[in-house]
Amino acid sequence: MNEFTIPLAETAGGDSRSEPPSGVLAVQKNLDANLRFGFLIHDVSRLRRIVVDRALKPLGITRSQWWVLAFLSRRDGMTQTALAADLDLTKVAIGGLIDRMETGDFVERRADERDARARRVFLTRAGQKLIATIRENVDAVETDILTTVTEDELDAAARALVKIKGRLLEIVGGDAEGGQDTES
Amino acid sequence: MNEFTIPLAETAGGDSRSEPPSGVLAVQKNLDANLRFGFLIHDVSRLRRIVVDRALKPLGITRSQWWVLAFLSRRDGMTQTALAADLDLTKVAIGGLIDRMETGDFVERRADERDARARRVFLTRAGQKLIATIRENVDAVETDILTTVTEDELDAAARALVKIKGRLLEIVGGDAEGGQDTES
DNA sequence: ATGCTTTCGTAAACACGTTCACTAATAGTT
DNA sequence: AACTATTAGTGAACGTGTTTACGAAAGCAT
Repeated sequence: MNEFTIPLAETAGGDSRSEPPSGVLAVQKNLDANLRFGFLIHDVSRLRRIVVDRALKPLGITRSQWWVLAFLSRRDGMTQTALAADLDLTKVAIGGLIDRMETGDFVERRADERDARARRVFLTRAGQKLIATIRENVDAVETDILTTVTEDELDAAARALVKIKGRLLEIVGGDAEGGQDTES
Repeated sequence: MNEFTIPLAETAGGDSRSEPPSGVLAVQKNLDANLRFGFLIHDVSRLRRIVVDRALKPLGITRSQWWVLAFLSRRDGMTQTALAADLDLTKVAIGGLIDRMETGDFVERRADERDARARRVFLTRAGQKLIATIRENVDAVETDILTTVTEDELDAAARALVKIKGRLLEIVGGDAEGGQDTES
């Protein structure tokens, strides 16, 4: 779990002799800070994944599958396409996920009454039972992770992250559609 | 790109009638905030991945492969095991990655002189050339992503994230070894 | 020198995600 | 009604990661 994961080779031919041309140094410093921040986000996210995975593993389910259960717990019987939109996955990815979850008997597919193309996904009894258990474990982990920061620190970080996320959404740009509900 | 990805079904039977028992509410509120923060990190990291991937794609290389190039640019001729340690991947994962990168002619394997088991990974000319180009693109993207936050906001967020990362490393715990160098 | 153990890399089987191409059914247009 | 376009889901091929199991080479005993 390498804590210094920053592969910064010299960014070009920076021989540091001769006078530094105007504002280049400041820009360079900023860039390094930006890169470091990128690595930080990446690391935190990765470590969070590892920790949550570890908590989930003894329960016989994966993080992706748990995610599906969480959404179904809110709205049982979603179509695969709706699930894909909400989870930001492709329909193909959802298909395989549901395949495996069906094999594991957490979930079952039933044909839609009105639309012969659609297949709705429902929690099985086993799936429903799992949810409560998993939720407890995951909640405990989520809370534990943040024990070392105060509420103010968390707020500040969240504010910055929300701004960054906003910018990211801008960059990712106009190809984003909100997931439409298929029912009612 | 769903901006409200939070699948919070009722956490249990929370019917909100009857007097709230002592401090449970505060705890609940905290938990929600924690979960939200988890989602935020997750989202930001995922969006960053998407944006970087998009920048890399026209250059004919993937993020994972770029990561390997970045480490090799700092220290050419690493063994696969060293690479695995630095990148926090399994040796198997590195093996496959190097396979594909060798096919793409970014990199080549050469036998170690002293240790017949080890295979060292070297950048090809093509690989070396790619690095400068990619670095420019990635740097530009990294910088762009953070345009909307001030330096102070960034600092505050980084401080909190460092604390969180520290806690995560504690949780991940005693099984972490620092990557040892194989050479000299 | 002869073994026991560790280390380096690979192979197989799997989970998870992507893109591209496809079928089947619904919806919309003329 | 018939033609076209859109939508739901799958299949194939691939990239990326994991765990488990293994062979070959070092390393370290005694």
